[in-house]
Amino acid sequence: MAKLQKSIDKQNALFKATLALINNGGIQEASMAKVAKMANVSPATIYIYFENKQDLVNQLYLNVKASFSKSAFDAYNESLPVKKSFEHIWFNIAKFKMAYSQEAEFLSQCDNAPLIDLEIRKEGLVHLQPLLDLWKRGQEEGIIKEISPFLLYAYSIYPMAFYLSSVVNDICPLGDDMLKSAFQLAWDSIKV
Amino acid sequence: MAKLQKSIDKQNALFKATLALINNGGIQEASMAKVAKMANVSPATIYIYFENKQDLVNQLYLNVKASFSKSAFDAYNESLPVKKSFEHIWFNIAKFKMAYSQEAEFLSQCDNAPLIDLEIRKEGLVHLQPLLDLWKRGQEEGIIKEISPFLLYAYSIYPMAFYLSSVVNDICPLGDDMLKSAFQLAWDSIKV
DNA sequence: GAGTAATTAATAAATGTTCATTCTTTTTTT
DNA sequence: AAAAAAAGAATGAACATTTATTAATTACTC
Repeated sequence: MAKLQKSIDKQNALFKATLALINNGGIQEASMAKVAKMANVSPATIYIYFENKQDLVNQLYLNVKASFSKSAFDAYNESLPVKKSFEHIWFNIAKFKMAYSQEAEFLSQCDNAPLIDLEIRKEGLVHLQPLLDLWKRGQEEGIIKEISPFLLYAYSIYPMAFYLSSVVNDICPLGDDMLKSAFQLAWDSIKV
Repeated sequence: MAKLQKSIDKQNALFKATLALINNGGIQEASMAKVAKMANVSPATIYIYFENKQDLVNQLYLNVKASFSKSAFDAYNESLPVKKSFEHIWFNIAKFKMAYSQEAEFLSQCDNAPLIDLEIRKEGLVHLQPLLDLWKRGQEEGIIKEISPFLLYAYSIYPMAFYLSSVVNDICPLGDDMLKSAFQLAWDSIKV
């Protein structure tokens, strides 16, 4: 067992514990002591891997965001037509949110509460470029409405957070047809 | 000056301080000591008006949610056609979020972070009924898609939170046309 | 046995909450 | 209408815990 691997494992254990605690009771319930206990580690050990608590949370955010972005553009092929491309990315994101609902919940908490330093949050947005490019292409082809990417995101991607959190909390049912409906809404809103 | 009025004033000062602090740095920055100082009150005084910190935050949530709902259905007339009705409510909400951006920001923080007790959160949803009724009418008339109200909300109302927070943070410009575009997206997504 | 990883134990500061007490207002008695 | 009594509102200081963070010490690996 390589030393490096062990380090990574311990980091991941800390990430996992922090994520679970923050998801359950917010940042106020995620004390360093609890994180340490949940990761089977002494509190002092955390400071070997992270500068301080804020750094721990920031790094967790970047970590989760990276895995989100990776999923979003998994097997993405720019050569497909605009709608097909968008559909591909959209369902990738939906799949991520279903499969990693804890991570998804954490991300939307970060996007709406002042948990993460602003610079770090900006850093996490970088990976979205392919989607912005796609929208631009769609607009040039006259397929997608000529409006700010903020609006496009707000109406075609952002709603998934709400809908899928309802699903996860068992307030709202889920079926394959349900997901298709959701995509239809997303596409109807941004298509020209 | 009636005693009752003075009580209400003090409660409102506490609400205002709590809101500001939570908005700025999350619940962890809103200590009872800071809330008290900001409201020009002794920490012990808070416990005359509220059971404990959680109760303070819960009551604040209900208070803000009530004023939100009131705005949403301001001058709302059920006798108008479905689209006109929806437009009315939609712009009411938009106006609220612009005029009371602090309150709006707080609400979306509450909806995505475990700040508020679940029962209290449910209590805050009650006032949305007229909108649900409207959607039902629209569906009966074949104007609005036959899908779960969760999806309808996720795509026609929820996006405003994202878009208008971008506006407030000066990341995204705002114009009257911009708002009209946003409404167009909302309507396009749910209309049949 | 050198060097790093991890722990225990300790730090000061901050946390939510309560206490005994004072100040202010209202009610009762004269 | 004035004085006395009761009640209520507000306070600052103190409470025991908990907080994030470090210093000193031990365990482990190469």
